[in-house]
Amino acid sequence: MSLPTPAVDADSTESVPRARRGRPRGSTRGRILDIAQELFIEQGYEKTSLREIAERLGTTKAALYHHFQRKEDIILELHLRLHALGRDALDELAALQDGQEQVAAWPGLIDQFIDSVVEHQALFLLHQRNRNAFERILDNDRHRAENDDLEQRLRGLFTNPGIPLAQRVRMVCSVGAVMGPLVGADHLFADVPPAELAEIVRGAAHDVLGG
Amino acid sequence: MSLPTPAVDADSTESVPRARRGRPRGSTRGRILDIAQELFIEQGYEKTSLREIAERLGTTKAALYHHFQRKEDIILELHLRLHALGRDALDELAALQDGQEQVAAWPGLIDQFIDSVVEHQALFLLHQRNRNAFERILDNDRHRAENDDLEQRLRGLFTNPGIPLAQRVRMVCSVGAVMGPLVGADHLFADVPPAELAEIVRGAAHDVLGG
DNA sequence: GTCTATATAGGGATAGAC
DNA sequence: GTCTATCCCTATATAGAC
Repeated sequence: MSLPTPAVDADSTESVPRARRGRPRGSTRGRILDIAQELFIEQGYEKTSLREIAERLGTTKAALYHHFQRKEDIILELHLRLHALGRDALDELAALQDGQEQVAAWPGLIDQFIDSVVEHQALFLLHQRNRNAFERILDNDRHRAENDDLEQRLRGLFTNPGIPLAQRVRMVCSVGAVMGPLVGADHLFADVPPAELAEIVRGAAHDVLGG
Repeated sequence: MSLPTPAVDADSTESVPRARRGRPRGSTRGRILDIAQELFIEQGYEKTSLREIAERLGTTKAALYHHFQRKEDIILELHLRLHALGRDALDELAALQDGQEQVAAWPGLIDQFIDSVVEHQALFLLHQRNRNAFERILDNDRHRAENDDLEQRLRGLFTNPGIPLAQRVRMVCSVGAVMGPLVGADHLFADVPPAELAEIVRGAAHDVLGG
């Protein structure tokens, strides 16, 4: 039931005592990423200037360029964090042969997905609110090959003729049903214990699939 | 079962023969809005320059300023189109007294909502992909009072203690379940007849509510 | 690793002729 | 209603000292 906890921290220099804010990141590079994530969620990627990021970090624009060559590279790294979350689940799914088995595995994957969304809510929110920016780096960057086939695999699943259309649509519905309360709704259920909220969402998602 | 078809066309000069592209808009102002909507969906509001809009329209930047005082006013008008879609449904909901009745009315509203999303898919997509920009004009603009209480009413419904939490969460889930296949998924089910797709989604949304 | 200073480009917006 | 020309500002990004 527990998530694989992928190698999200591969970037930061891990020789630093880990006691900063929410996430364990002491390195300047990690703090830049955290601040950027916040601002990109609040204002959007395009509307957030490097000056703002630097200001909140207590430094200057030029200093940022020592850690990231281009502004794009910041959101790219955030993108990789998100993809790391989905990789294991998708690998698991790809191991199954035909559509029938994949459909059978879906409810279990949704459970994992819910846990993942609860744990890394901000990352999913970032993606949802900056979808255009995320898509733009797909064209530009060399990391394309190793990454976007992930989305290809998902597309392949949802368009697989071996699975009845109604079943495929409901699979997408289940994802939407999860994202709605956990990501989309601003802080509508902020006062509800995450575990309780997750349990309700779990039930709803399963009802979508079982109908 | 049919939607109210709100006064979305209130802006355009309707003395012009209506035979342009998808939507019936001959006026320059209307065409600007259509082009802007496309580009804002493809690239995002911030990343789309007035020069691009003018180019695609076959004119110049300055000409746009004859129709809209500021760039912001373009997305504001698009915003109003969207709000017009939700107003009648929300009014209907507000007429009901207690939570029990509102919960009972929800499945019917979801049906209306699905029809609305199918018919005005682009408008919902625009909103989903430019949420930050839409939120920004709420602060800036004088149209605040008459508009954003709509969202307040929705918030009020979803946080109403008179309705059990599980029921409220599932209501939000149902919205997500609808948005998932109809708006979020890029063109995953583009080859499926809209009516057939809507029917499947309808079933899924009701299963979320009835569980 | 961080600073000041600067290059360069493109954005929104306005003036005023036609 | 549309054009050309221009103003002003802010953005990304770079150079080079410390």
